[in-house]
Amino acid sequence: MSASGVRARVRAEMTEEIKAVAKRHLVTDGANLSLRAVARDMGMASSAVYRYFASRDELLTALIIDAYNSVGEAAERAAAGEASDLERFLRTTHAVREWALAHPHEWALIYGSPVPGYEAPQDTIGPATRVILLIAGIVRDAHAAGRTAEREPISGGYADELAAVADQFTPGTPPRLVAAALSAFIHLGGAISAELFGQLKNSVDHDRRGFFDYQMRGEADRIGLT
Amino acid sequence: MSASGVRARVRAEMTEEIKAVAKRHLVTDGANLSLRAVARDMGMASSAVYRYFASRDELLTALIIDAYNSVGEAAERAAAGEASDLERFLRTTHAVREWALAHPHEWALIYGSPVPGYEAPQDTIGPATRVILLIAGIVRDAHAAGRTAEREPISGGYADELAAVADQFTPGTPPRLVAAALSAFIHLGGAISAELFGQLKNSVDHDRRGFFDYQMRGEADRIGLT
DNA sequence: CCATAACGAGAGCGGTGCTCTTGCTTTCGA
DNA sequence: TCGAAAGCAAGAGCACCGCTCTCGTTATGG
Repeated sequence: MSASGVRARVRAEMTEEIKAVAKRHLVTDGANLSLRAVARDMGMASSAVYRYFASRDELLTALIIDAYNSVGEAAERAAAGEASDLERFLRTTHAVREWALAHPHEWALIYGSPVPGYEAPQDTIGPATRVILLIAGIVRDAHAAGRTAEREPISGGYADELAAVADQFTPGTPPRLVAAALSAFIHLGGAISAELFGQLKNSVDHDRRGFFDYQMRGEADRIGLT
Repeated sequence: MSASGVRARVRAEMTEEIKAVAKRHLVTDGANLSLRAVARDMGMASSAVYRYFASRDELLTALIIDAYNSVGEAAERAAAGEASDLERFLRTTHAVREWALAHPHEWALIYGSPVPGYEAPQDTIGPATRVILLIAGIVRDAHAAGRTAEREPISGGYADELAAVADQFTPGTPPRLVAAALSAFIHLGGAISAELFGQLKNSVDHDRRGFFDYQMRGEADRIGLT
């Protein structure tokens, strides 16, 4: 048991080290990282890596899960502590942006174009929801405390669909607020991707933080946060 | 002259055919298209393709430029004709979305994560600005005709930067409106990418058009279009 | 103690981007 | 008009890739 524990521990360490080396390669090579190259960096044969990850896609999946958890954790850390609703929302979204600036290739991995043949397995959907659930939570709390401004409600098929989602994650929150929260999340991703993927070049080159802040304050205003 | 014109014409046709085959491969293989595969499809040696494109990246650049022009043209077609400002804005943005749904991999090519080693050459920036300039034009026209609602102006470094950009492309438009136009464009890209890249899975599965429409009407409202 | 399972290394398969050389054809200028 | 020059296609080849298979070795557990 303790002996087999050694085996298991070594294996876990090996797995972690492969992921660490792969992340380092991600910085320079982007999404098309080479399994052979990480094997070389670790001083082992490329075929040996397959003892730990069945395929390159599986290694990518592990990195994707780590990335989701990393950005989720950064956001949750920023959201903690006492602050107004607006302040918490801004802190959270800015934390996501700063994480993305610090880990651009990992951002691309989770929010950029999907790898062609790659299909995200079920394991990723949990970690993937951390940020949106955090934002939805801020909105839910503000609403529950009666601190969200009045806006005209929305209706239609989209609203019904949102109401169903709300029932599952943030019961009691009206569709219009869920829609605003999702809108903020979408805008958040769009703004960060635009900045990281070079869409802002030659238009917003100096005050990109101000650019982002403007977008997020607009979304906060739509939600009705103060 | 006319003889050499034959040469040039054949060369142009060959170039176009390579691009066409590459686009077909893009549909199935995504961004990692194989130059050898397109060469095989054309019944020629892979080395012969290098007579027309110096590298795979150069072929990708050609596809990127075509994609920018394609989506720009679709948007411009939708924006043409008589309609209210709001209607023109909605038609335009929906046209972009529909183009993206019809050409998901080309969308990923231009608005998704950039290819790691790839640096977009100067040739792409012109075509890349067609959509944002179109949206900015709608906003400018509405403002010039006095049809935009009053909103509080913005200031700060970001506003100054936007004013400089506005001077170049849409002179006379106040920073606050340029900011709103850019915000709409960013939100547009974020919403489409989220839909195409699978971010909406398990939350918005039925009325995705309604989802998009909601986002865009929100942006139109921020601009003040009616 | 020993069968079994995990492990690492190496060879190999088919694929990739890209280069270089070799012939052939078309173009163009003296 | 004719020969040099340029364009073109093909093939071989290089180094790399993901992945599989085999083969010794080592650790594990009944």
